[in-house]
Amino acid sequence: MKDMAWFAEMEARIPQGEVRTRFAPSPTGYMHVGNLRTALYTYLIARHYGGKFLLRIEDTDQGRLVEGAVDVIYRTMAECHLEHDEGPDVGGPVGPYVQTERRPLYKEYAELLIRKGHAYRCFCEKTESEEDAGNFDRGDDPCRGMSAEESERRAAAGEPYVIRQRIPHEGTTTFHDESFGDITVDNSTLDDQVLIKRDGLPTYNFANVVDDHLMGITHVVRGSEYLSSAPKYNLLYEGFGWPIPKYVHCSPVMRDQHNKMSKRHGDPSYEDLIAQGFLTDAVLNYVALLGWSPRGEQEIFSLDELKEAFELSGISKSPAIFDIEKLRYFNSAYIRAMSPEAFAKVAEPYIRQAVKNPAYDAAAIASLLQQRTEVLTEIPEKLDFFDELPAYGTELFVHKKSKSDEQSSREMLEKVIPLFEALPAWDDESILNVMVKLAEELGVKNAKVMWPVRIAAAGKAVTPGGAVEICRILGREETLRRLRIGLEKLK
RNA sequence: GGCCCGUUGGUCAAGUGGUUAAGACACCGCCCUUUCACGGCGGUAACAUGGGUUCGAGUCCCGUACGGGUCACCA
Repeated sequence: MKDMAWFAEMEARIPQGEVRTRFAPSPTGYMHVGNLRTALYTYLIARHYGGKFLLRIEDTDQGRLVEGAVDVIYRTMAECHLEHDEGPDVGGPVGPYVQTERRPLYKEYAELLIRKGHAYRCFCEKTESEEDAGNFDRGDDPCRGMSAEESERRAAAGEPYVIRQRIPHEGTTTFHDESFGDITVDNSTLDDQVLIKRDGLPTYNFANVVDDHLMGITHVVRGSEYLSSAPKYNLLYEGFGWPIPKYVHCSPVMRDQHNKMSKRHGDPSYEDLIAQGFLTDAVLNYVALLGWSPRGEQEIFSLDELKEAFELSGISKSPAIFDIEKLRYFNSAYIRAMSPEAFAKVAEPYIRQAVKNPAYDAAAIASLLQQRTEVLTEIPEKLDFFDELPAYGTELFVHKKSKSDEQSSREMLEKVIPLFEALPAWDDESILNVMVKLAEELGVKNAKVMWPVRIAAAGKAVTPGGAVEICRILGREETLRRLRIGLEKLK
């Protein structure tokens, strides 16, 4: 048992006078969307108020440990630019930041709480029946009324025990949540929860309170599933005589009306979304708006803008259903807003999946794609006509709006081919002009000339870019080859 | 079952006693247009329900329904 000087020393380490938040994931090897959102909100609160953001790894559940899981956390946080000021990797004044390394602390604090009268040792045998019965009244626990002497004696004798929180039988407890407001419950509905397990390790709830206090956390951000244990947290803080942090409970991100997003249901994690062709910034932006709304009508926010705009009052209480359609919209908006160079860079690998021929310029293709791409993974299927002219039927030449049919298409191709052959330069302007001029001479819509050219060049009805761009990228030789093939089909 | 929380269009949501109940996605229509997109314009569509309080209620109170959470020596 540590003396009061030790506890005082621990207190002295706690930074004062700044907002401090923490993201405290369990390393499960999987960053699901709800988690990411919690991390983001936690980060934004710290940044908005000019405070510190810490990362704490809650790895007490050794049974659930997954190899490499901690790396997933670091990688995701870094990719999302949610930089932490303190954590296992960067250190800080209130370490260690990994819960398993903090193990010795919890017992000391539990003992302290016993001395303060807000906890007691329970020597009862653990029985299964009382768990499923659900009506076991903890208030009746015989150990609750045990004298301090007997408790000490039996503990010293090596009898196994757990340490339970002593919750008053009477009265009510009120706590305040930043988004839910004041919530009051009868203490009689609270049970004397276990703080330290028989194996000497803390329960999650107890470790959290101790860690959050010792790390100087001012805003406790977490899922709303902890709302009903908040009164017990309050009682713990009060029992210790510690200041009560602000609570920010976030409602879950749902997959549908009834179920949370979950790996079990096959819902995408952050990494899955990236693999599906979504951009980190778009995911972050969308997720920020799932359960939080800004004051104005702006929807597109950079991370810096979010730091500025994020206010606790905008957090909503009800669960939000994850809508991949809207995420797609955000993604396309982000893609469109990129510089052509930046887009070409992220698009290139996807372009090269479909277009192996190095003669076709990836950046040029990217420029066709930028306004027409929602998710990166849909890029290859749009480009399947470059390397190889697809097999197609002459019905593609029929198009009402451009007044094209097989006969007119044949005529146009016959006229265009020699003009293309004679073109002094092979660039957008030249290609366009020659077709426009032809249409003019013939007294027909531009489309009547261009439709068959594009169909013959691409061999498919829908393409990114029009006749001009496609011909230019294909190059004169390949374009002419394809137009001749088209013409043959029409003969 | 007890306790706690929630409920505005299909979805995200604004709204803090007086509004024609915003906006966005999706959907539909029109325009632009060398396909498809982009863009522009317009449209369909909502306060779970019943009682109160009030001159007046999406906004306040109570009940009901529905949904969620929680009641572990899991986190």
